[in-house]
Amino acid sequence: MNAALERQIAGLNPRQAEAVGITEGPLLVVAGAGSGKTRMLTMRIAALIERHGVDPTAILAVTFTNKAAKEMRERVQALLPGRGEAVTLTTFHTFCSQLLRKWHEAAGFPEGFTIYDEDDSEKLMKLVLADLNLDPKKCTPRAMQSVISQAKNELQGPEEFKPPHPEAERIKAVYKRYQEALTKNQAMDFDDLIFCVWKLLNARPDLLARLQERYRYFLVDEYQDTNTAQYKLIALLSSASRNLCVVGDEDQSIYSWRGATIRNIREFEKDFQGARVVYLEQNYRSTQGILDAASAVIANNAGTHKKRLWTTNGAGELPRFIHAADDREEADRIASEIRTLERDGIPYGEMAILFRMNSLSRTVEQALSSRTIPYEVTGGLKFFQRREVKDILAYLRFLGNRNDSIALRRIINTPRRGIGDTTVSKLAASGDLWGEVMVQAGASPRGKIAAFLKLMEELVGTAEHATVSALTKAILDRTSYFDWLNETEEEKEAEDRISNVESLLADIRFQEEENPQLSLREYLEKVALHADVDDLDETAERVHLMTLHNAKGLEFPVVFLMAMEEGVFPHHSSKDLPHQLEEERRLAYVGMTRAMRRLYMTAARRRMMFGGWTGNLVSRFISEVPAGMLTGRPAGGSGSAGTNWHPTPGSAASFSFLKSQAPAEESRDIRTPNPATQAPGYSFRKSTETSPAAESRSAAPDHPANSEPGTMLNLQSGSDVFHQVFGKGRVALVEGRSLGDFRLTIDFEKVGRKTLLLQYASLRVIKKQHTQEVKGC
DNA sequence: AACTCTGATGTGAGA
DNA sequence: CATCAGAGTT
Repeated sequence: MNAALERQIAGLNPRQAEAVGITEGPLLVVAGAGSGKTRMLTMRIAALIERHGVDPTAILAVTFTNKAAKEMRERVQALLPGRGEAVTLTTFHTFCSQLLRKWHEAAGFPEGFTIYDEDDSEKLMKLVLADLNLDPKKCTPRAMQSVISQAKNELQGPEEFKPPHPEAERIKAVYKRYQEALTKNQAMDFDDLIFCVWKLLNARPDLLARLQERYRYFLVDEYQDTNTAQYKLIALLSSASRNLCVVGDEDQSIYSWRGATIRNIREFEKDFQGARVVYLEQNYRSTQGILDAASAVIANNAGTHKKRLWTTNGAGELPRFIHAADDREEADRIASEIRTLERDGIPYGEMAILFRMNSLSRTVEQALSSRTIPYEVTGGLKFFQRREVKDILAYLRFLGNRNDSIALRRIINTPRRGIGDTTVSKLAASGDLWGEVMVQAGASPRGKIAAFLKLMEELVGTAEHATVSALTKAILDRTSYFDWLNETEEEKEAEDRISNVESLLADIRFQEEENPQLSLREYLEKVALHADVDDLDETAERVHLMTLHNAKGLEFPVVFLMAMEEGVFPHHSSKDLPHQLEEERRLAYVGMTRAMRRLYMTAARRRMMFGGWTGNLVSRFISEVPAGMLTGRPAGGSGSAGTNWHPTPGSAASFSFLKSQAPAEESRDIRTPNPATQAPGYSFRKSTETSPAAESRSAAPDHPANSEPGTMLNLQSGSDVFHQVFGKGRVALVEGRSLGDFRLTIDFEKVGRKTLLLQYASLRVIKKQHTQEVKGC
């Protein structure tokens, strides 16, 4: 009997306790926004082990992002030190990828298969379409990808697939060729990961049986966002034990465009006979005013598992609407409001600006920058998508899989070595690009191709014994990649790119610090399955900017939902299709329910978009909030809320409420992850972000908001610092002369003494020696 | 044969 | 406003 656990379970509300108590058989937990489902899930796992004697290794819990998995793992470990680790807590894609590595032979793949991201698959698709002589105007690679992705999500191969399309035969042919091309490259796309596991387990009952013997208890988080393949897979795995618990909320289903089908949660009781259903309707996150407004919006959707969210957090303030004349003014209003709130004691890190699409962040970023308000963008142009990063990753990928012709095509003339498109096309004509490279190199041993081959052979040799970071360093050295950037790019651009590559190297070193055995394969898998939110740092004292999709599962005391305009949100391509409009509405619901204490919704009358002005009407989602549930909106509808708007008198005073009201325990759990175990590696974002390398390299005058001046330089022994992996520590020794080789010896509270390279260690200064300035407190 | 410039083009969310 | 393909230049 674990007293701490029992105490925590006793603190659950009756419905949560019920969900924790039903351990056998199929169970659907309808978990409204902010209803403490993560808490319930972790307790459930702990209770299975502690109360019911379930072997931790028999539990498989699946979430959608690595971040969510990691948070849950930490919580389970905290409840059951020493045993929680044995629970399999992962994402669908990681689980499948690892299974395929383990059983690659049975699956018909080499162990080092590559996972293609959408860019890679698109390149491959282009080659396939060109090969089939198809008019790229008629069937764009993107369209083809989307159709094929749908097929895979429905577990249909090229043979079974019946595209609802006049050109069905042609599409099937493309699908077939695309699949052959993937196989030839020993590569899989995201959808294949799930599909291949499904095929493997159906073809090999013995392997399925092994999994079913091992795993007896299944949990799926965010069930409303599973696609058919994921649903069938989990149903198959759990069919022996029938202990399947899924948690979700159909009102928060926002990934249908990725193949997710709301049907899975709606039909759970039909799919799994005898299923029990528990509703979690008590909300621990928001005030009633926010919940009422959000509920009013979502009430316009049809739905099956209807909920009524309630809270004991009190009525709180009404959500506010701000109608600005244009996007600049909207951004200025948001920024100045943020500044006011901060002066009133709300830390920047407790505020978030959410938007429908990434391109909307620009004006807000400018407004924040001009007021030197620190912010952080999650998502957008992704780090691993940047050209220079992809270049280096392509080298690594090719070294890990010599059949990856997409990677080879990328590096064969990068940096420029005189092997252009024409040559590559000739070489590729045989269907074996790399093989032909070797043939041609033999034919003219003094030629450019031979030189390339020699380089690659050298690197292959290095790859055999070197660590991933050493290999990467070798790639950079042997190709003179930085020199090439300096020669061919503008100075500023080259600097940016170099610092991004350095950040990549820093990331690799981080991973190696965590796992000294890190293999190239593992690293590439991590990169491929990495999500933007995985590296969101909630503890950072910066305003968070992200899309609504990225905000799912998060919460912030203050939320700004911007660009609430017809055509933007709901997005113009969704307006006319009822089911798509419903998804947009769910997205609005997700956004509104992220707010704990204060919610702003903003719109602009005109907005600069795609290089031109558009005049937009206020979003219907604003109109769907009844009068009296929203302030700042003119009663008549077309009034001038914009020009008449002033901060509500007394708004400052109302913040004592924000500050004094202790957050519910649930909320605090979510929002205060243990810093020592916070996201280690992927600490990069857009170039506006500061990586240690970028920070020391350029003064970043354009982005005063993001620079933390002097934090990295002038470090002295005695300073208190914070490391993303090792937590808090004190600098014991500083060595080195130039930026490149500063070494810090740091005594960490948790893990003891470590020596780190300043250039690569993402450190934050908490307290400098000889100053009283305190950061981050 | 590779590099460079220009004009046309297409713009949603993301593991 | 980016990127990209294709024409024109080295």
